[in-house]
This record gives sequence, structure tokens and C-alpha cells, in this order.
Amino acid sequence: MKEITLKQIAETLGISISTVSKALKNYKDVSPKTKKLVHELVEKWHYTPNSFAVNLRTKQSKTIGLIIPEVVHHFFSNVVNGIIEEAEKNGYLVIILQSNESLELEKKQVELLINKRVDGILMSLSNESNDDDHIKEILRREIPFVQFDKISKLINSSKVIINDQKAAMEAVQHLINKGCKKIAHIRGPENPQNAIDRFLGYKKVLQKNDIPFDSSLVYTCKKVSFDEGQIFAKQIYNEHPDVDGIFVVTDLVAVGVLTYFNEQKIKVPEKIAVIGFSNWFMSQVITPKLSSVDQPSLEMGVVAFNLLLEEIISRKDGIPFTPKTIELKTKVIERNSSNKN
Amino acid sequence: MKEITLKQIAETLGISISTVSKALKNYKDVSPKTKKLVHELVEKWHYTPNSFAVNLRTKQSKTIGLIIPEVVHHFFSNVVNGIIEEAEKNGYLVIILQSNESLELEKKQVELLINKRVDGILMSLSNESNDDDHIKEILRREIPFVQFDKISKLINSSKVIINDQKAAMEAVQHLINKGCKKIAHIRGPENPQNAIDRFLGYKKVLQKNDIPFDSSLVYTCKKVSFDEGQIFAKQIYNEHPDVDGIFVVTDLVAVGVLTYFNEQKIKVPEKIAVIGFSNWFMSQVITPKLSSVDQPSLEMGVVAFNLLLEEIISRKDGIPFTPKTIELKTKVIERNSSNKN
DNA sequence: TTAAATTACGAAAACGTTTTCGTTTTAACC
DNA sequence: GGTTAAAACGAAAACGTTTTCGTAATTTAA
Repeated sequence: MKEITLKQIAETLGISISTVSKALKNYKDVSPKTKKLVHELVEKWHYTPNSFAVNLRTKQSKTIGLIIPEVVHHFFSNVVNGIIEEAEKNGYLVIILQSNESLELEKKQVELLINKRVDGILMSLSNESNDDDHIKEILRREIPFVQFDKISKLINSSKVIINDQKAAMEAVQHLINKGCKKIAHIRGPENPQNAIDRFLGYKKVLQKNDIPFDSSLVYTCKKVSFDEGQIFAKQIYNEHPDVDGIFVVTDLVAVGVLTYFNEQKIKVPEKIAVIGFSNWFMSQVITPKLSSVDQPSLEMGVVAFNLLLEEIISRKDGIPFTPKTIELKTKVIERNSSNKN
Repeated sequence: MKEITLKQIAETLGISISTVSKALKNYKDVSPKTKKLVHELVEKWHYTPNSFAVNLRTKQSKTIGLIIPEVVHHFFSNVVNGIIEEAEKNGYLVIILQSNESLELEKKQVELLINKRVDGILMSLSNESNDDDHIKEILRREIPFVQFDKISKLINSSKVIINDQKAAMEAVQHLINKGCKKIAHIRGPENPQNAIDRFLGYKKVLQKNDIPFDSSLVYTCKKVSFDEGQIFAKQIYNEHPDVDGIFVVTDLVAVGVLTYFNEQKIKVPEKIAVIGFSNWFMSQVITPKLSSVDQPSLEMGVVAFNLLLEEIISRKDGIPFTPKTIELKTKVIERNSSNKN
């Protein structure tokens, strides 16, 4: 019933704790005979080292922290999946915390992870984040740190991102190629870099195609929700009946747009073409199927963890670590919602 | 740069480590004056206790483990959300592991958590699970343990479940009330209790309505995927053209069914009515909107954590703990896919 | 003023590992 | 047989906290 310790094994075997410990770690200064004895008892008693003691001694817990805006989100849950699996492959466990898109909560979560003394932190910023103090604290404490997806350019850490601007340009160009002349944009909130970049991409590609940019065609999400999609769809249709294409910051909102147009019997893509972003699973089952920009989520998790692991190892070995930024590829997925011809 | 410890604070203040520790925990045998001094230095130096040492000393890590089949799943990600939030409210952190519906992996994850010495384990079984050894080991070690959603009746632990049989009966009764005469069932895999119970509910309600049970109308999922939905839809339509209603084990599969029928221009619900299970978000945006059984996912997470917490506290206090089973309410959500009249 | 009670503090053990370094034992060699 | 080298082991410190118990200092009561 009681927890088995090295001490108990040592005593029963009539040897010292040090020898037992070394036997288990396969030190060469332990005879094969004793090693065998130790291992037998370990098997028999189901001994497993007390991780609390190991952590204290080795100053690492083989545990990392992950902060994301929310788990109930097709994109993020995929990233989480990638991170958990890759971490496990490398002997790490993952503690997950959510910011619920709130800066205040995000700060609290960072503090929790610092106090927990995780070996490293993986993070995607909340939409509210415009303040860096808590992140600076991570760096100040020299805790290995990697940002992914929604990042702050001002923080000197490793990053895993996509080229949002380029991806947005490709998405909007796709609408233009399909014959759209007047394209509206439902953008994300003010703060997040990816919302800014997607907006910039939208703007840039219009210029490139000699289409005048009209700021009244840009609608800004507060919550990035399904409901907002419906609301903005209505608004766009009323305010600009001649809009023939919409580039939406993310699929969830785009699905709201499609739902409204379906209800109003406004033909998509004939009357208005729609393209989303992130290529959620939902997008291929809705009618009409939603065109979108595929964003590698699982891969993002895997890459982010490996970057973190690199930093963990470097720092442990005392080697100075230079942050890296890795850019992942995106791809426009053409489906019915933009298939005008 | 170096980590601050109680020792350093003690030395700078010219007092003992014990006093510093006690000052921080607000012991009454420390004078207000010293307390103030200590707190000031703690603030100034950003001292935070070394959790590794605390864990070792107190024999608890304020961390629990969670094993689910997969995070990329609307239902589970909602449960996870509930668990994480409730845990945090109570000062606990959550380590998440996935079984990927594999028994082998599930066993490995249990082992990892045991070795990690988490304060408790929350778990939903994989579809492959038909073997109890790893779970018995959790109980043998007296680790607080709660099962939810996909549970094993044979294990004497706390459980949070829904009444799958009753819920299935209500769903199928709903189809019957809408006028369905010949109802097929796409069921989940052999092992999971909830798949069994839903099937039993289907069977039972047919009898209750004097509809003969026909085993050839029951189709069994292997993977519970969107693709299987499409495949079975085709198969059902070909093998039993007169089927006028389908009860599907879960929404993901039901969406596959709808997608196939949409492609084949088979009218839902006029020709065939469909009802799913779990009430995924997707279900309200697909055409036609999918009727389903709403299952409280977030609440399930919250309740499961609280049950675990109860057990953790009981055991710590040495009070014998009696497992509880809590049954959560479900509700048939009527949408277009079953609206025959 | 002395005894008793209260207040404030500190010494030290304990939690279970890991690892360094010294010591003993065995083997090898001439 | 004696020296040296190699092999096997153990003592002990260290990681940083918590908590018990004892003691010194101060206050109160008599």
C-alpha cells in the first residue's frame, strides 16, 4: 500500500540507495548482478520513481505549458493535438490553459505557468493582447518560449506562423479571378496581428488589381462569431447591394454569412461569392461548400513544440539560443461558394 | 538571474528560513513586523515558491490528468473546456492526454499519469477498451478517479454519464411521432457502453411501438467518421429503399448521411428523416438543419472535476470515499431533418 | 520581584532523488 | 606476494520547502 522508494529496495537488498539509483540509470559502476537484482524487485513491487523528488533534484519537470484562446475551436484543437502528440513522443507532458480571448486571464495563466515552473511555454495570443509585460516576464526568467499563430512581433522569441498577408492576397485574388468586382471584407478585431495582416493583404491585392479600396466595405468583428457573420452579411447586403464577393477573416464567421444568405435566398456564389479562412471541417459540409484558405494546424503544433524543445535543450546545455521564425504554407481551397463561372 | 529561495530572503533579513516560510503562510507565531518585511522582499524580488519542493514536501502537485479519445472533437473539446475552467477555479492544473481510440495508447497514458503522480485522473474510455487492468491499477494505487461519458460499468469509481438508453428512446420516438414507419440505426462500435445503450434504446422503443425489430436495419460504425455516414447512407438506401427514418449514433456520422442524401437529391426529411446525437455546432448550419439529442458537455466536465475534487479531499483527510454516479439530462432538439409534417 | 503565560523565533528533520567523490574490494600483472 | 589498476559500492550533500517542537524573549499576573 505504501509508496515504494529507493530506500526500501536498498534495504531489502542490503545495498545502498546510491547503488539502487545507479542500477536503474544503468551506470557502468554497478555490477550486472546487482542490476539484475534491483530490476527484479522494481518489477515485482511496481516501483516508479517519485517524480516530485526527481523534479526537485533535476530542476525540470518534463512538462510544458500551453496557452491558447480556447480549446473549443477547430483550428486550436488541431494545434493542441499536434503539440500533445509531439510532446509525448519526446517525453513531455502538456498543461493546457485558456485565455478566453481576455488579456487579464492571459496574464493570470502566464503567472500560473511560471509558478508551476514548467520547462517551457507555448502560446497563442488572445485578441485583447496589446500589452507585453507578462510575456517580458517569461523572457526575463529565461523560460523557453515559443509563440504561434497569433503572435506579437515585438517579442523576441521563436515563432511559428503563416504568411497571413500573402494568404489573404491569394484568397482575394481568387475572388477577383472568378470575376468579382466589388469585394467586401469582414475582418477580425483590431489587435491580433493575423487580423491586421489579412486586412493588409486584402487592401494590397485590390490595389494590385486597380480596384479602389473602400473602407466602408470593411467590417470589423468584435467576437469573431457565427452570429456576427449573419449580422454583417445582412449589413453588407443592405448597405452595398452591388457587392459580389466577400473575404471573411475565418470560416466560423463565413458560415454565418452563408447561413444568412441561404435564409434570404440570396444566391451564393452567383450573386455573391464568399471565401473564408482556416478551412474548418464544417466548411465542406455546409451548402454551398465554403471556399477557404487551408492553414496547417496540426503541423503548426508539431513545429512549435520542436522549436520549444530546441530551446529547452540549448538552455540546459548553456548554449546561447537564437530565436527562429518558421513560416508554414497555406493554400486556397476552391469550393462552391466562390465558383462563379 | 538566479532563482530566489526562502534561504536568500532569510539571510538578507537576518532571520531563519522557518520564519520566512511561516510569514508567507500567515502563521500566527510571526510578528506583524517581520511579516511585513518578508512580504516586501517577496514583492521586490518576485519570489515564487519552488513548486518542485512544495510538491515533494506536501505530496501533491495540484495537477490532475485527463485522458480522452481525442481533443479534435466537438463534444470532447467542450468537456475539456469545462474541466480546465473548473479545475483552475479550484487551484488545479490539467494535463491532457489522448488515447486516439486505441487501448494500447490508453494504457500507456494511464501509466504516464501514474508515474507523474497526478492528484487524480479523469477519463473517458476509448472505443477499443474492453480490458480493465490499467484502470484497476489506478484504483489499486488509490488514485482519485472519475469516469465520464464512455465508462466501464465494471469499475467501481465515480461516474458522470447521461442516460443513453433513455435518450435514444426519445430520439427514435421522435421519429415515430413524425410518422416514420421503418427506421434504420447507424450504431457505434461494439465496445463502448454508450453505443450499446443507444442501440438498446432504439430496439426497446421499437418494441414499445409494436414495430418489429429487424437486425438488418442496424449498421455498425468502425471509426465513427463522416465518411462512414456517407457509405452507410448509400447502403441503407440501396438495401432498404423503403426506410423512412434513420437514428444515427452521433452527429458527425449523421452529417455524412445528410451530405450523401443531398448529393443524391434524396429529400430529407420528406423521403427519409434523420436524427443525430450530441448536438454539434455543425448541425445547425448544415442543410437541412440536423435534429439531434443535446448532451451537456461543458457541464459534464464541470461535474466530473468536482466529483474528483471531492474524492481528492476525502482521501487526503483519510475519510473513506464512496463513489457516486451522476446522470445528466439530455434533450431532443427538433430541426428540419426530422420535420416530416 | 518572581512565577506563569504569552509571543516570537529558530533548529532540524523530513520528503525521495541524483551525483560527486572517496573507499573498499576484486582482478591483473610481474 | 606485492604492487597497481580496475571494478563495485557507499556516504553524504544537495535540491527548497513545510512543520514540529523546543527555547528565548517579552508580557502579564500575583
